[in-house]
Amino acid sequence: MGVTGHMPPQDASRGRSASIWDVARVAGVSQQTVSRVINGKARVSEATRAKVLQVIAELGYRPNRLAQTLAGGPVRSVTVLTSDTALYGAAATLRGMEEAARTAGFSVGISVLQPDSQQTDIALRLNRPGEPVMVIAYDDAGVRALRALPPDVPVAAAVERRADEGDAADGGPWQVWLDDRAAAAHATRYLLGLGHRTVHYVAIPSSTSPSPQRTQGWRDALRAADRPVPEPSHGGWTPRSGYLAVRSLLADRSVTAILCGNDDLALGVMRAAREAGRDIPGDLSVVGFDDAPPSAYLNPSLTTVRLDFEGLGRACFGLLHRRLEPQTAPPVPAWSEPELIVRESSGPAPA
Amino acid sequence: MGVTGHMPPQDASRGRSASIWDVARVAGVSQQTVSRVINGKARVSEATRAKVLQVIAELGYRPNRLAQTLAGGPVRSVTVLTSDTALYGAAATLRGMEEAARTAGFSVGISVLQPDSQQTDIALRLNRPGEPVMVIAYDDAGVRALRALPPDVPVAAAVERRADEGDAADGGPWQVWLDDRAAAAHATRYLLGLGHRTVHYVAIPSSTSPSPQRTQGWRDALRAADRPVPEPSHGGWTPRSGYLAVRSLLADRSVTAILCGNDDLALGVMRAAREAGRDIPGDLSVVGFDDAPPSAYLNPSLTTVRLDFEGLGRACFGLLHRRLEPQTAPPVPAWSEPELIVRESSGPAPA
DNA sequence: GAGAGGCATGTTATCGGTAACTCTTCTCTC
DNA sequence: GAGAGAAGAGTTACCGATAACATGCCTCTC
Repeated sequence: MGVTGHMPPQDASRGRSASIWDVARVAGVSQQTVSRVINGKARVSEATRAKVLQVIAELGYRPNRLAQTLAGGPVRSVTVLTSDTALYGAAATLRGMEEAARTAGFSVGISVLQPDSQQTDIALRLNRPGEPVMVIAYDDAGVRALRALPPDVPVAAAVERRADEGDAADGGPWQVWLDDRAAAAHATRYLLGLGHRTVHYVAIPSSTSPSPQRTQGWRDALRAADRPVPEPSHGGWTPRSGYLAVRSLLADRSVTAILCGNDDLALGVMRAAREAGRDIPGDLSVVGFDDAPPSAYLNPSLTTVRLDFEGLGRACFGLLHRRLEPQTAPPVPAWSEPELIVRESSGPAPA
Repeated sequence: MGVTGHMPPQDASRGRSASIWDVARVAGVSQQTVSRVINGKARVSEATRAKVLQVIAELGYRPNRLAQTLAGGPVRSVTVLTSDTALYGAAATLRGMEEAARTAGFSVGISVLQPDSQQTDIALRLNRPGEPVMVIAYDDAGVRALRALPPDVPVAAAVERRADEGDAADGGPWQVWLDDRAAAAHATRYLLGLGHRTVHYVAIPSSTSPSPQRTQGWRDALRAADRPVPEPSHGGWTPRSGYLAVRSLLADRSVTAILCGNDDLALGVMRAAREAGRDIPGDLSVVGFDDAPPSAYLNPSLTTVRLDFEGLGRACFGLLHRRLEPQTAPPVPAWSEPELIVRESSGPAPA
């Protein structure tokens, strides 16, 4: 009972792994029928389907995703563009994206942006023109990459701040973000409520200069309470940069509360405070941002704003999924609002 | 001056992005000639090459990597299998791999293993049968994934411990690792040299039970110095697990030195010590493993063993590259040996 | 001056699939 | 009993590239 139709071009049974043709030959059906079974399409008799599935199992056949995609099958891959995976926020967002994507059956590629990367090489990172992309755009490199993407690629992004309405170049509505501004304002109000005359701020580098969200929220709260607004210190992303940014500031004993752009900066600030002989929280309150895993165990443990980066990552993929398959994709999952976690590093202003 | 040969099957100039056929038509050459130019092959006149390159630039043409790979072009992608990207060691290794791979022109996919993932689904994560893979196998999930890989996939792995010679199932010689055992022994000797009677150990979960490398090194050093070997405490990967693992242990004042399987555990241990009223390093010396970025800024800053995970990741890719392209791949880059970084958390044994 | 050999290109086959169209059978309806 | 429809499966075209082989034209050698 041989197959009489079109035969596979290839000799078969050579070294390479089983293809759809091998399955078809062994099962005694056409290659197209195997394709139907793989994709769960209708119009295949139960008996044939069972036979094909059995042969697939016997041969250990796995469809070649590259070929599937090339041939116009449903899009099943996505590339994530991110800058520095050493940062907690970016790493946690990436985890959320990867998990959501894998759960939905997407394979995920990752490409790390260099701070100085030119926009022209972005398209080269994609496996094919039009491959869907997610961008983690918390910093300048990410934002530039987002802008540099060719218009034909479907993209969703996790951003610091929503793009201005109508600014389609930034991805339009396909963005998710956390309300950093409100969170920073909340943390600032919390410190003022403890009796601090004002709150100093050590800023992370921003993707949206000159008005980063966290800085704005901090300033909002100070102004609303009619307090003096000190010049923000400019840190980087690391403990070291926080340490350097506040060393001179700490000589001034009137500085009693410092809000930091992230937990790493807070770590450096606390070290600088220790070296300056300041007691935390007796002399000085320090509040971070992100709630990175170590923060609860620091000495003193760090009061910080918890941000749901993983949830944001999952939502970002959810958004992309709906963009790609509006009919079938599940609703975009919700993510948590920022939340102030009060620990040991903050307390009442010194008398 | 039209092309007379084989015409592209497609109508062209439709929505989709430019293909090699479009370039060929506009440049007035065959599609194969364009392919030659793209791949920098010989036998193309300078004039033709220039013309083709110009058209490529005009059309914004980018080769489709999927199609290139399918058609048997050089392998230019690799998938990384890792378990938990929240862990510093895994994340840093991944960074090194990604950087090296991208530099060599490979696109990298990432797939995160779940602790309970069955081996059967591993092959499904690959984009195609035979796609090269790197595995970060510091824990059990990673090691299982490594074992579960079909024999035909080219793999290189970063492991805790070299597979036994001859155990081809573990990837044979295509592995890189750090000498954790010697490093743990070194750290232990350092503590003994400070006058501590013995050293306690809080272990990370191991991929190679019952004899994890770090535990062995610690035990080696104690035995060589003829000291008592306490039962190691079993922690997880997180600060919390370190905290829980040593709470009871700390009631015993004769415990004056604790070596931890990683820096996160050390963080939890230091917190537990603080709550138990133990002074670090006065009453108790704590030494970590990994030298994660925050460790230098902790209070007290952490004495730890610096491990070159990024270098290891780069080397792992280098190894894979040589496996794939023995003729042309550059030599595998060297990575740094573990190094003890002495900071504030360790000191002389109490009198 | 003619065959040999190289160079620059064009043609055809193939990679491993999917989509659209076609071809048989049956079953159902009037 | 015949035509319509639908189910089940086969054929052919195509996705976007690379590899192997074929072809035309020139230059070189004897």
